[in-house]
Amino acid sequence: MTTPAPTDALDKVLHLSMLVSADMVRYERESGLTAARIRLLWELAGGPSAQHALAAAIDVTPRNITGLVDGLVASGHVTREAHPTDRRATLVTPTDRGRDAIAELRSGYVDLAQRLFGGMDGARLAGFAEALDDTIRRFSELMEDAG
Amino acid sequence: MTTPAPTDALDKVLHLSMLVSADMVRYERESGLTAARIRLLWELAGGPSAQHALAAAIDVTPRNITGLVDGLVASGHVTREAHPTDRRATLVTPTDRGRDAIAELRSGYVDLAQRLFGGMDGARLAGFAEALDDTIRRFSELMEDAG
DNA sequence: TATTGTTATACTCTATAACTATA
DNA sequence: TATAGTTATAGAGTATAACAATA
Repeated sequence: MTTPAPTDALDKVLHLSMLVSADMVRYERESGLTAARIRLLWELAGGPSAQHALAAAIDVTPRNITGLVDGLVASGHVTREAHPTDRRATLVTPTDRGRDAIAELRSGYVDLAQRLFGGMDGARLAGFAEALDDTIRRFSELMEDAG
Repeated sequence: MTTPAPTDALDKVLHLSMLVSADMVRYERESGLTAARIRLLWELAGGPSAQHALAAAIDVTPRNITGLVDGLVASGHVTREAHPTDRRATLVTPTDRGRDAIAELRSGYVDLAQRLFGGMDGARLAGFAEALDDTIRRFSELMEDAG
C-alpha cells in the first residue's frame, strides 16, 4: 500500500469533521434545537446547574447563557429554579421534555458509534484509535505552543 | 492491544474535530477574518467567481453572499467587478491582499499537515488513511439514508 | 419566464459594559 | 469587595420574501 501525503491525511480528517458537523445540523433540524442550546442541554445531563457554571463549562459569557436559557425555557426544555443556598444564583433544571431530549442525544450518539465502528475488525479499530490518539496528542501540543 | 468500544472511537473523532475547530478560531483571530469569510475566500483560490456560484459552493443563500462579500470588500480582500458577458452578475475578485490571505491559508494547511503527519511511519499513516476512508464511506452512506 | 443580486425583515449566537441583588 | 445574573448595545451569520435589472 502506498504512503499518502500528509495533506491527504489532513484532507480526510477535515472531511470527517465536516460529516460530523453535517450530522449535527441534521439533528438540529430534527429536534428544532440549535447547536448552542444542544451543547448547553448536554451539560445538564448530570443534573441542574447554575448559570455561571454553565458559562464556564461551554466557554461563553454569562450574558450568553441568559439568552440560551431564555430560549430553552421558551421551548419547554428547562426551567429556572431557586438555588437552595445562594439567592443570587438560579438553577437551570431540565424538564421532562429536556430530559427526553438529552436521552435522545445520548442514544443517537451510541447508535452512530455502533453504525460507524461496530462492524470494524477489532485489531483495525485498535490501530485506528491509536492513530487518532497520536494525532490528537500532536495537535494538542501544537495548539499549546501556538497559545 | 485491547479493542476500544465504538463510542471510544467516536469520542476521539469528535475530539479531533474540536481541535480542528479550535485551530480555525485561532486563525480567525490572527487574520481578523471570520469563518464564513475564510470559507468564501477559499472558494476564490481558483480565481474570480459570480455570487450565485459562491452561494452554491458554500451552501448558503444569495442574500448571505451579499453580506459576506460586503465584509470582504470593506476589509480590502475582494472587489466586485463587472461580469464580462452577463450584466446581471458580478464577479467577486480577490485583491492582492485577498490573494495573500488565500496563500497563507494554503501554506498554513500544508504546514499543519506536515506537523501532524510528516513524522508518522509510512505503513501506519497508510492504515490511518484507510480507516478514515472507511469511516467516511460509512458515514456518507448513513447521511444519504437519513436524507 | 427564469436568473442575479439587492433591500427589507427577523432570529440566533456572540461579545463588552453597566447595573442590581446578594454574598 | 466580589459574585450571579440581567439590561443595554453591537456585530456577524443565517434565513425567507419581495423586488429590480437583465437574460
